[in-house]
Amino acid sequence: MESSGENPASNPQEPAPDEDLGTLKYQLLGPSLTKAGQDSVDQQKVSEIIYNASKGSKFFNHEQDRDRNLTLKIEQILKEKARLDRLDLSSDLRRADEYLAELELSRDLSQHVIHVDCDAFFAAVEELDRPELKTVPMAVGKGVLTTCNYLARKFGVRSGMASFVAKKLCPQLVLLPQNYDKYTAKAQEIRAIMAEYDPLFESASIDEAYLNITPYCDENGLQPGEAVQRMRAEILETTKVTVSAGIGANAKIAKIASNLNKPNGQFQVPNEREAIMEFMRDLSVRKVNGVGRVFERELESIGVKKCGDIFPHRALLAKLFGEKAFQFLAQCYLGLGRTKIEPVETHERKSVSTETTFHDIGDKEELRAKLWWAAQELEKDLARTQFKGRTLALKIKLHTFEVLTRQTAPSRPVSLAKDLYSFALPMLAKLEKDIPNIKLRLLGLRCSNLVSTQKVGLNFFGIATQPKPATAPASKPPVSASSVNADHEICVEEAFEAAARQEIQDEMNDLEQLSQEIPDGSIAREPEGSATPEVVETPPMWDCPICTRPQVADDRTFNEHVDFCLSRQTIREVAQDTSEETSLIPHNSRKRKMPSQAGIPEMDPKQKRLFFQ
DNA sequence: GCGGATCAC
DNA sequence: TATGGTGATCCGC
Repeated sequence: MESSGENPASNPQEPAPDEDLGTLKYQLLGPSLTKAGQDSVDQQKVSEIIYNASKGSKFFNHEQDRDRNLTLKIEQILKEKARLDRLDLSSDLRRADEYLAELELSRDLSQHVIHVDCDAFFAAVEELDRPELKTVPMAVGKGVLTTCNYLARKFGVRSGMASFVAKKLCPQLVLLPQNYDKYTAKAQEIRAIMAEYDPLFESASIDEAYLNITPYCDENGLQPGEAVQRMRAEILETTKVTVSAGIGANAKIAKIASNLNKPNGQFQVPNEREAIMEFMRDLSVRKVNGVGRVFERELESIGVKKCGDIFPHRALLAKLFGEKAFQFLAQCYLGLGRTKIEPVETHERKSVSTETTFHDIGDKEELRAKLWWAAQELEKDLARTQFKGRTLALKIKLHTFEVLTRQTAPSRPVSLAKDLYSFALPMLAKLEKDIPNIKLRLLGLRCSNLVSTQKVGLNFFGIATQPKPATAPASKPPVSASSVNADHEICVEEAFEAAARQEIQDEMNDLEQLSQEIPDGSIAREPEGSATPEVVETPPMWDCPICTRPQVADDRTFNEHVDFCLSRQTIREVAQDTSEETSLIPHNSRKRKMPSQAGIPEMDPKQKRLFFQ
């Protein structure tokens, strides 16, 4: 099927004849191509099936656009490289070498860091409940797969793949809905064991963790490899799930290594400079956490495929990709990474967000309902995490898959649905005005610039005071964890007073805010007699985003009313479109992840972030 | 500071 | 027929 009828001149959606389908098809293969379990798969055939399943869809066209843009960007990079190649780069070369030398001085080979990764975690947990699933290709997830077992991977099925595509690759694929609570419970069992090996271990996600096992090895007279063997055996014994592990001098090496003997295996890179350099030399840059498909292609275009290729290009990298990218790549070349492993609770959260995908919506009222829904979701999440946001962002995805964001700084930190809604609505209204015939497939809200609403942790003196989450059964308060700061008890009374003052101020701002926002609200409202100004009376009224009629501005009354309208609306929608049922009905009780997850990536997203302070 | 983009899971 | 949600960071303006 390679070329049969692929380029009929009449079809405007076909790429230009000279366009390279290779990069596009590679793009369509998805991000987890480098993951384990794909070795024996005929990628050629798989990408052909995916391509044909996707061809012509809006998603496909968007991917095609992105692919074209990347190709253009790479042309620019190459042009710039050609220009630089003609220049004298000796000073850049010197700077690069100085930086490498500086990094080399920071090399720390004294720690044994491991990265533990559960094998096909969600699928494995499901197989525990239903052993018969072990013998069939199976995946977890609805519209998009979150995990699949290794039998499914033999067909080219991967996480992140649309389930209808997966079904094309593997018609007998068994699809299970996600049961996050179950996975969370299992993850806790595993963490309990990991805590024996490093009480200060760091959860990187629900199924991954970093541990520093140096003290454990010292205390028990074990080599790192032996300790990890023991831990993996213990995990399998008591929880019945297999994990893979990587062992190295830092988090970056451990992370890479944990993928090398998957599933149910481990791999160690010795804590020796030469061994590390050799390990990195032949390692594809794509295997490094932070190098995705885009950066991989950019690097490849200038001849950097393996980490060893970084060195000969060191003089150019900063100019071509930026200083941060250069620093990141320098550390890849040297095999350097973070050795500090700490509980995820100590990390400071930067944002709280929610978003939902739905069938294409162009109707303004329906969009307001979605916005209201998002506002309510975000209010819940902000309450759970105990934050308010100084910045509020609206995110939309057009029916073409193009993503736009708009943000605003409310006059005071916001956390209530009504505030989130009323500050977000003008942004949505403006987008509707600017984009004729707008149709959305996703809408979301995000709060950043967070302010803690915790009574004790009012962030005096800029101290990040994240109290330990309720999850830690914490048999004992920080005994071994003596490093935890005990100095945030201070000024409790002042904190309360300040909070009280703030609350009064908030109330006043509220009223003021409301009087300003009502005119915007009237965008949502039908003309309704065109009498606008009278709404700003002492007992404030809010427009219901659904029925657009003003309601008494009491939280409970208002919410109940809107919920009622929403449920009526939901029923109408479901009647029209059953396929969207789950995303429209407010039953999202199992939506969230576990408290301690917080998703702190182990290292620089792409070329970013310094990890050596 | 804002908006777009990339990345991880 | 049809392609997710949450959080983070960096770049160019």
